[in-house]
Amino acid sequence: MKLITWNINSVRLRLAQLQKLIEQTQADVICLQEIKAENKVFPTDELKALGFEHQAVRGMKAYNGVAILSRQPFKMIESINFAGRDDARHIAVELKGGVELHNFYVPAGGDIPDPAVNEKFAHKLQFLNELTTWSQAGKGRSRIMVGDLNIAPLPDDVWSHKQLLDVVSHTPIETDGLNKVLEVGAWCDALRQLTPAPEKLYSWWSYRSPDWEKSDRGRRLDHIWLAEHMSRQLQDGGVLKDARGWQQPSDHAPVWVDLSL
DNA sequence: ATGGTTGCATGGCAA
Repeated sequence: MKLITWNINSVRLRLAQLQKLIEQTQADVICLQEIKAENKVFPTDELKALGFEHQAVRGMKAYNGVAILSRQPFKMIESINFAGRDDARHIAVELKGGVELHNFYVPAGGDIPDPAVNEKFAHKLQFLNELTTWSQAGKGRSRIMVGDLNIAPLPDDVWSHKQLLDVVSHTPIETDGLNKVLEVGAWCDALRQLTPAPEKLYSWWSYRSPDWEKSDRGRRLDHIWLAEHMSRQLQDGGVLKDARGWQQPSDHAPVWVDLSL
């Protein structure tokens, strides 16, 4: 099974790029974040025509929003509200064989890494705390966790560890917090299993760079984690960096794995 | 130190 996670940054604006991704990868399951669309305007029929008959969508107007597309049927699992908000940041399904697939869009957290003065950073930290509890509670289950976690946990997940230590997405409180989520839930970081540090690995490059590829100031914000006991089912994977260079790209590149499920 | 770009929705916020 080829599984992809992608922060698409508007599913309606980037439907053509999603089609290109499908045609190039022949993915079986696609998890999207930041669809920025209510369910009623989600391109359900277009995606069915592309082979994704089965869709789980949790959208909202203008912001956030997550979806899971699949060629094969799945069962819905209850989606969770974190940090007391119904803001479309989690959706989950059960795939064949009873494997749970959880798709997350963790809050970005604003610009100032101080919860006392930045409510958005406080929200991110609360989300992370509740994610830790959730992660621990489900330890041992057959589950996959993907999404835009908006944290680059390792020094080699950013272009400059030193220069980003006080930049939201790579501050110690965030990286320690995400590493704790990984640890207490007994997860395997699939992309780092395949491409161990210290090799640099990024999935996001800012729109604000005049030449994203040349400056290559990336961060690894998008992740695929497998329950540790499933790690031997990991066959292959990587970051589809090419997609960042497509016409009218998302600022995130898709991340993929091949699993023997 | 600052500003740089994009999407939604059509002003300004979020990223």
